[in-house]
Amino acid sequence: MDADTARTIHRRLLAQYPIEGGRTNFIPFDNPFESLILTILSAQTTDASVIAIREPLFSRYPTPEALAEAAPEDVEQIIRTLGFHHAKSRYIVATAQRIVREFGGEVPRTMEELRSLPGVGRKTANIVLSHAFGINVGIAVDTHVRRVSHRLGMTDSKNPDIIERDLMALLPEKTWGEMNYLLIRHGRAICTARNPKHEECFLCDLCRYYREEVKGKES
DNA sequence: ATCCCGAGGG
DNA sequence: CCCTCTGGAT
Repeated sequence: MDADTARTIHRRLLAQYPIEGGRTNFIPFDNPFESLILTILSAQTTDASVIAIREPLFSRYPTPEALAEAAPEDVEQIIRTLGFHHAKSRYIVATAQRIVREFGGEVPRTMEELRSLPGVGRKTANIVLSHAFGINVGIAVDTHVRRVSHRLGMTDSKNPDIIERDLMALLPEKTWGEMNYLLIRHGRAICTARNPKHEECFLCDLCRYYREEVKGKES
């Protein structure tokens, strides 16, 4: 993969998954609190499920202060269509409490502080830093990023550290956070682990996996 | 019926 | 490293 191809991929991904007014279809880049909570809730579920609980959740708990006072059982009712809702409801209430008590009501802006929040691990912290704050801490290589970048041919490795290095070498630093999000989004929407939707994919002409594993095996 | 694959805990 | 938590997609 050369930098020109990577740039073309970036351009097409952005056209398909537009980031308008600092807001994707469900994660706001300009509201760190909502961005953090929705990113925690996004683990192991679908975009549609997250979108469905967004308004009910934030109309009732619009701020860290409001969520910090919530009964986890009430939150659990609102998000019960997500997987792991029992743990997630506890995580986000505890996270809101910690934001209020330890960080003055503001979502913290460092990897270490973010990861001290309940339910926030390496991936969530990385996504929030790059999306909500525009801080390019690198590329969080989750399984979506790993699968999509490998299929496209942006890396030959399956080692997350090497994939991160390859992607950062291929892409301008200012696009890292955005590409991180775009690759995950594409992985969730089209380039799925099983039965990827080639007929809907706008990257087939650049895709190594399609070229070698799909097109190459048609009889 | 099985897989998904993030965070936390053992 | 291993396992568990869950609803939804397939």
